[in-house]
Amino acid sequence: MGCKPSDKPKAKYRKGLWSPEEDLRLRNYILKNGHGCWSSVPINTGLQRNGKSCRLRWINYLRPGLKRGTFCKQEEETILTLHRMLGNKWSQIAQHLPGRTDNEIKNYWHSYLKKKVAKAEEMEGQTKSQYTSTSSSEILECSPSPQKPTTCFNSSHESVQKSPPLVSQLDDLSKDQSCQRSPLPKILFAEWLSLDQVHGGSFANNISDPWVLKEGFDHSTTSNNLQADHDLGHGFVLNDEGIFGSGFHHGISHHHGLGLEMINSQFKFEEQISGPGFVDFISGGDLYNDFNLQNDAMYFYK
DNA sequence: AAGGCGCCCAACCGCCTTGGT
DNA sequence: AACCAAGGCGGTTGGGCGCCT
Repeated sequence: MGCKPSDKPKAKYRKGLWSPEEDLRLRNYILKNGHGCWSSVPINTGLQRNGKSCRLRWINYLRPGLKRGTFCKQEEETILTLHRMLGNKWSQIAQHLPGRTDNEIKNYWHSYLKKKVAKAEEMEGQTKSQYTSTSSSEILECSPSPQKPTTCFNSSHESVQKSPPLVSQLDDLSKDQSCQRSPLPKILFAEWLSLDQVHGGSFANNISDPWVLKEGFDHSTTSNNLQADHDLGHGFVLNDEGIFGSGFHHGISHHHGLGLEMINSQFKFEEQISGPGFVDFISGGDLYNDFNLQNDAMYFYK
């Protein structure tokens, strides 16, 4: 938006699937220069695509840190819980599933979860008709439609009881074996590891564990850890568009009752990746070689 | 083997918001 | 205040693929 309106004539844009060559061009360009203004990306890369298409391709496919493949059980439950709270706010839901894109979640919902929920509700409806003693207020309180989280988590409605509260679910996410192996790709910038925030050894010692930031958080001593959470938690997980999702940790540390601000709180990585600073991390050449993927972690070496 | 069918998912479309002029 | 361009987001589409008959 801070871009100058372009004065060039409308180009004929290519549509459809991206070729590997296009991917390579786009990826190399953004890693070197940052996307800056998306509308200028096709011009600078020589791609016959519009800026929007480039942006989408980057966000949904090329962006480092994307986790691909099937959703694990805990991710699924997180989606269900958040969807119950937020409705079709895919981008907000995606903020709480690092490495997943809103598009991916949306697709998963439409292809699988929606049916699953419908089935569950159908069965629930049958159960309810058998047990008519359930109070009407309870039913209203936790209808399947989007709702306020406080209502949902305090509710005793059976559909809520079936799935644990979000906080514990997110906590479970760290414990679940299938997820633990790759709960989120770790994006680590070697240079950042020397930051003052990280010193004191604790981070360095724990860096192999993607969940250490959360697990290190002591819910009983909020204020100190809240600060630590802020200092550490922001920096190391990429979510949508290379944004560092702070909402996840931030939200947990702020709310046991969970407010919606947790969903909106985030620290944008965008500045690093779209600004000149990012260039320092990546030297030219074959940029693929600058990634070192190990155990689902992605390290950037200077 | 081949045609039909359904599912998955990448990508497009259109609307809304934001920010600059 | 109005206009315009860009970004962001949710809904939708359609191509590709696998399964079934």
